[in-house]
This record gives sequence, structure tokens and C-alpha cells, in this order.
Amino acid sequence: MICNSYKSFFKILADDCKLNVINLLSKGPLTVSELCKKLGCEQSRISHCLQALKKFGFVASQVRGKHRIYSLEPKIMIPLLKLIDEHVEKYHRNLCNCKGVRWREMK
Amino acid sequence: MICNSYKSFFKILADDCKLNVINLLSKGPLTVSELCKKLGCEQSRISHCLQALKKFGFVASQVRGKHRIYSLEPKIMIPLLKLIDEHVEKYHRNLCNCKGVRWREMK
DNA sequence: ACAACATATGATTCTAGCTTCATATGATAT
DNA sequence: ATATCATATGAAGCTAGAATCATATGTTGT
Repeated sequence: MICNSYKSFFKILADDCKLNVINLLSKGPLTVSELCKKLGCEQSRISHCLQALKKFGFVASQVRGKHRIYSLEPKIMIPLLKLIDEHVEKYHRNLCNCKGVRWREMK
Repeated sequence: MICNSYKSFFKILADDCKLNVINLLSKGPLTVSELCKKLGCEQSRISHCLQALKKFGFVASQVRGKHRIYSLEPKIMIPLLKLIDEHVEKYHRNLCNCKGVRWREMK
């Protein structure tokens, strides 16, 4: 455990919008505008999220024409999501302190 | 990915105090007052952190006399910390956006 | 070169949740 | 039973960082 790298690691991911982006990218690469459309939210918001996720190595991007295609970094994200899924299954009741809010429904 | 369990998962852990607690507990079980002394901070603060960590299954507790001994839940914490260590090693520069702040030095 | 589309970045406002203070609960010993 | 130590809980204020708005940069086609 070094410095506050750990805090940054978790802080970046503790966010509805970034997690929604990750959820979508887990099914395959997408451009910024595709993410906007699918999540029904502003382009700048998505871009801010993507910049953070990229800076900290959770996603990668690649230019294709005037689009920029984003994808998950599988090395970290696949085992991480698997680990959390297992934990969440056990502590769902507690972890899911959502008041009627469901996955993908951001406010 | 279900509901906002994921967000809760990360949000809980994205905190200096809780991470310091986890860091200490990773070396062995401790009581609340021992944690307070080692981290040089208030009892209520530590207790609040411990309650959250416990609720979400990151630590367990056991009564011993008038003390309460806390320990990490190894099933989730050991692989989680290992995974992050590997990632942090790679993205340390970015993740560690600390301005002179070092591990265990909370403000 | 310019227009149109796609994405990134800066700055400000706003809000979730951490810290703190005060108090409650629980356990032991005398 | 009461005093003391150990821990938990409630409520309120404060602060980091997300959302938003405005604008800049980048790319392609004509």
C-alpha cells in the first residue's frame, strides 16, 4: 500500500457515470458519441469520465477517423469485475442501498 | 453489474481513514482503541469507518471482554489488495496524485 | 480554406459523505 | 448498583470532486 494511490484507485471508480461507461465497454469498444447516446447524457460528461478512466489505466483509446474508440483494459478490469461480482452477490442487500434506483438509471 | 452495488463497493473504500484501517488490519487483528492510537485519530472516526467496512463485508469483528477485535475478511481483501498492488505499480505516477502526502499521514 | 462533425478541456456550481462533537450503549470490576 | 473503560451512534457543518456550461481542439470532406 503506497501513498494514496489506493484512494485514487477507488475514488475514480466510485461514480455512477464511470461505472455505466465501464458496464457498456465490458460488452465491447464504443465511441464517445455512442456512449452518450446509450447512456442518454451529455458529451462533456462522458469525455470527463473517459479522461479519468484513461489516465488511471482502466480504459484505452484508439483514433478511427474523427471518432475515438474506447475499450476496457482487460488485464485489470476483467479480474476486478469478477472479484466484485462475487462479493456483491454476498453483500448485495447492504451494498445496494439504492432507493428504487436501478443500474443504468443515472440521475 | 447490478444496481449501484458497484458504486457503494468503491465509495466505501475511497477514503483515507478506511484505507489506513485496512492497511493496519492487513498485518493482523486490532481493537478500536489500538487502531486509534496507531493512526493518531479520534475513536468515533475509527468506529464510523469500521461500521461501514463491516456492513459491506470488508472486515469482521469479535468481542473480547470490553474490547472488540476487528480483522480483515481475507476472502475479498487478499485478492483485492493484490490486484490493486499490481495495477498501482504500473500507474503509480498517475494514481499517486499526492502533493507530498505519504501513506498513513491523514489530514 | 472553410464548414461540419467529434471530442477534449476549463471554470463554476452543487452535493454526497467524511469529520467532528455530543451522547448513548455495553462490559467489567468492586 | 455504580463507576469506569471501550465502543457505537446521531446530527450538523465542511470539503472534494461530479455535473454543467462554454469553449477549444482535432479531423474529414468539399
